[in-house]
Amino acid sequence: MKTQYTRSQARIVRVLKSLNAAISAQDLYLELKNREQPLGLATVYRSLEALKLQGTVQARTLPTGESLYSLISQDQHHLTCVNCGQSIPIDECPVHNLEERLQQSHRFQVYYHTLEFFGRCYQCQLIDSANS
Amino acid sequence: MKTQYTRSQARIVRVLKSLNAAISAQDLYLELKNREQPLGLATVYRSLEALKLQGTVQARTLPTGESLYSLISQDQHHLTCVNCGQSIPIDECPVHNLEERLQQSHRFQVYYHTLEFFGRCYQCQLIDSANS
DNA sequence: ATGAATGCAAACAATTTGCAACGGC
DNA sequence: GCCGTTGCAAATTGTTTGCATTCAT
Repeated sequence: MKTQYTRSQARIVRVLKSLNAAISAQDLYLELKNREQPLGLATVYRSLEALKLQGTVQARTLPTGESLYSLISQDQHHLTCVNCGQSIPIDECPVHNLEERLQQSHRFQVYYHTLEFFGRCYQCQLIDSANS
Repeated sequence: MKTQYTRSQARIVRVLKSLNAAISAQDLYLELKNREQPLGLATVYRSLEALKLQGTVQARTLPTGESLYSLISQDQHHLTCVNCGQSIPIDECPVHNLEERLQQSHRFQVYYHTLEFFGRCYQCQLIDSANS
């Protein structure tokens, strides 16, 4: 875990810290434009990529193909509806023991994990049954 | 869980069944071209989308932005290296209890879940330390 | 002064959409 | 004959890359 960031990387980390939530690269680009000085979109992507390799930032890719970035440890898991796309955060997480074991059995240095449930939310179930 | 498929959907399900592994839409398109008659790429996407809504197929989106599709229940979880992209399948999965509970507490009809660990594989760790 | 970091615009790749043709009921 | 399904090509979107410029040391 490196702690030597470029100027851009440092700014991005600062923004992510203050947001305390996952954000897309595009929105991060806009956020930076609002805050202080703009940062080129390409630089945003390059910085996020670097931060990811350093184990500072994690990405979760949405079904739409766009990725949401956040500081590792700020992430939550989600319950996502395949129909309307609504995403409900959940708190529990039963995988930490497994993570420990994997680190050892595969000599893999785990930075973070993602856990996501997909299905139909209550509203969409109601709509479905109404339509049939 | 509908069981009435269009011709294309049925063919796709058949191929996924025989593959018994996750595959990208593009590769599925090629696979169909080889097997019997080709199927338009757009149709492949449209069918996969429909199958996803029906709860027959699940998708896991790679960090590269492309999605891998598989029949629900055929999926495995993975340990993925953020550096080289190598993906190691793992067998254990400690989330089924949680899944049960979520179904009830959120009235959410869960079709499937994804669980993925990200970090550095052993080889990449070695290369890193060699270069420093 | 030199190599890394940045911005801009062009390039890419996966996916989606519009629309005309087709096929089953 | 009608409506949903399909194929093709064009459009869209998120992301990446090439290259000339700027910055930090």
